[in-house]
Amino acid sequence: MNLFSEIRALVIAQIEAMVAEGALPSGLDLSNVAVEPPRDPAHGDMATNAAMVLAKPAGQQPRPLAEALAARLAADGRIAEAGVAGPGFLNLRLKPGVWQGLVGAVLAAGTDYGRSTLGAGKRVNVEFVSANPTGPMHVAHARGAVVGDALAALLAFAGWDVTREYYINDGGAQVDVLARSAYERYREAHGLEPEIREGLYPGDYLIPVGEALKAKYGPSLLDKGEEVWLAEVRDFATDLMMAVIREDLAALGVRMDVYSSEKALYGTGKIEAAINALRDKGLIYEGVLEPPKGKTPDDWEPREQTLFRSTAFGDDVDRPVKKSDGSWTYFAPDIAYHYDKVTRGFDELINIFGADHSGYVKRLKAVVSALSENRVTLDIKLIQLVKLLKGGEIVKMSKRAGTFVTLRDLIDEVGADVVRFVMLTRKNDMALDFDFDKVLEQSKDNPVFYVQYANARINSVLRKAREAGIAMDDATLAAADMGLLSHPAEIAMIQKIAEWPRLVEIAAKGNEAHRVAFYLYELASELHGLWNRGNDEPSLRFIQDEKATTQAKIALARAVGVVIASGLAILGVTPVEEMR
RNA sequence: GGCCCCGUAGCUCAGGGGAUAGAGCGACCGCCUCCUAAGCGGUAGGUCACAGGUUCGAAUCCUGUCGGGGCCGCCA
Repeated sequence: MNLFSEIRALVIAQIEAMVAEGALPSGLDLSNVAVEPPRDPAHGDMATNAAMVLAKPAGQQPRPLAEALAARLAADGRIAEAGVAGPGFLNLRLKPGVWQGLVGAVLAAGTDYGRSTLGAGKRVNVEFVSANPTGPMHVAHARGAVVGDALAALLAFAGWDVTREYYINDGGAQVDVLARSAYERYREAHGLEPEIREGLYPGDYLIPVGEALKAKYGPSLLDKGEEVWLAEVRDFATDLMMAVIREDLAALGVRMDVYSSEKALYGTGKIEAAINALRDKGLIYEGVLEPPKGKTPDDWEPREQTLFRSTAFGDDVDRPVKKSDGSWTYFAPDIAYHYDKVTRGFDELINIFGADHSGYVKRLKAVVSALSENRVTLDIKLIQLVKLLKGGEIVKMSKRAGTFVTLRDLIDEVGADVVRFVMLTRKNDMALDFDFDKVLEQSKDNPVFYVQYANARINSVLRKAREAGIAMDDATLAAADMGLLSHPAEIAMIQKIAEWPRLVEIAAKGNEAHRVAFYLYELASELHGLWNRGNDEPSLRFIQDEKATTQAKIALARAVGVVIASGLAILGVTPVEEMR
């Protein structure tokens, strides 16, 4: 049902036939042969670069080659016209029936239309959010959460076997800070004055944690040294924080398949096993690193550490896995965690990180390459920061001052659907302005509204037709006489629908969910355009006097609605039936 | 100093080997007795930061330069 891949298959088949006949040499690489929508519709419905790509390896001129291929393609029942243009482009025009036939096929497939087998069932792990369990999620996490969740949905739609995973950083010093902060709130719960010292987490969200500690332990931890309570309070507090984070994720419509714990890696030999796996490959050694060039820390002194030879896999310097005192660095459990992912049998790993982690990309890729012997790929998507705007002013946020805007605040103010869509209106590596005023605006300037409005219009016209007593179920619509959709504007609408499976594959190949959002905007734009042409040309209105014509036209509208629903499902956004 | 990301219309951004580079906003001109005008059509606006290179073909790939941001020993 992907018309572009169907026509590409036709082109490939004809090339192979030419090879069989000796018109082309054998052994040609056909992977670069593409069938695409042309930039200018005047060039036709589809264009292929086949002749230009093959001319040189075949030792032929592109234009004659294109002519020969065109003659063969023109014989196919789906092709109305095949012409050669420019340096050797092969422009194809499809018979209207091919386009018209798509409408019924979309309605028959429903939201499975566009589903792809591109992923071929390969197992992919998408690790995202992975916020420290030290507090509720805030806006910076929200973008990563949405991007990861939408990407996971996209890959599943495109044929991958997807696991969504959250890595809980519960093993480092920051959870000790959490414990100390919570302990002060515990003292506060007992009527004592909390001492929120510099470096502790000042947020109010720890007050209930203090109350809960009091409820569990009573006064038994008061006036005791840290060695008595730290471990217990830490576990207690991180569990509560993870519960908060899970609720935040649920409110955003994000579900995880697996929560992995950093702490669980310690004391189980998993870190040692991962390091040993590297050691067996000769990639671990004792050595001294050069100071970083141009910026030598004041207290820098050369010390011998246990190092991972990540430079063998494209990193800039080798990375310490053990500190000079013999304890693990933060990197060590990361190695173990990625070793774990590799041994769990994933074919591909994707990590969604904040852009401030860009320095870790190379070393993690090195780890995965080394531990999987290049079997497993790791793609790391860096999420640029989100700037919040309100009334034209930048909302200042400071973690230290406890003035950050939480994800919950965002959702309460604009709703999860808006948060999700807006977070996908930029490429992941571009900074994003989240303008509170704009995202709620009901205008075409607001893509969320614009797409939802298109869907509402489609539903409106369905409702109207139904009220007029015309059968509007998908099965009836799918059987409508699509030959009645002959106007160029209608064909153009169908052609936009035809791009959906192709868009899914392009987006999945690049791990770029934002493309879905942009596509939906274009699709909505096409629909609004068609709708308004009904003002000047009544024959283009969806509801006509004649029942068969009405059913065909509404079948087209409904097909657009199906694709909108499908795309919004990937983004995790609920389609609205009616604007209010 | 090194590494990563970014530089495309006045503004915000898509496009990331293919033909005459797109969209929204802003500006200007039009379109509601008719399914939601919360919308649509049109006009104006570009040395795709710059310079080399690869290629039949470069905004796209490579190298370098300039500008903006981020990261940079044992912290997480």
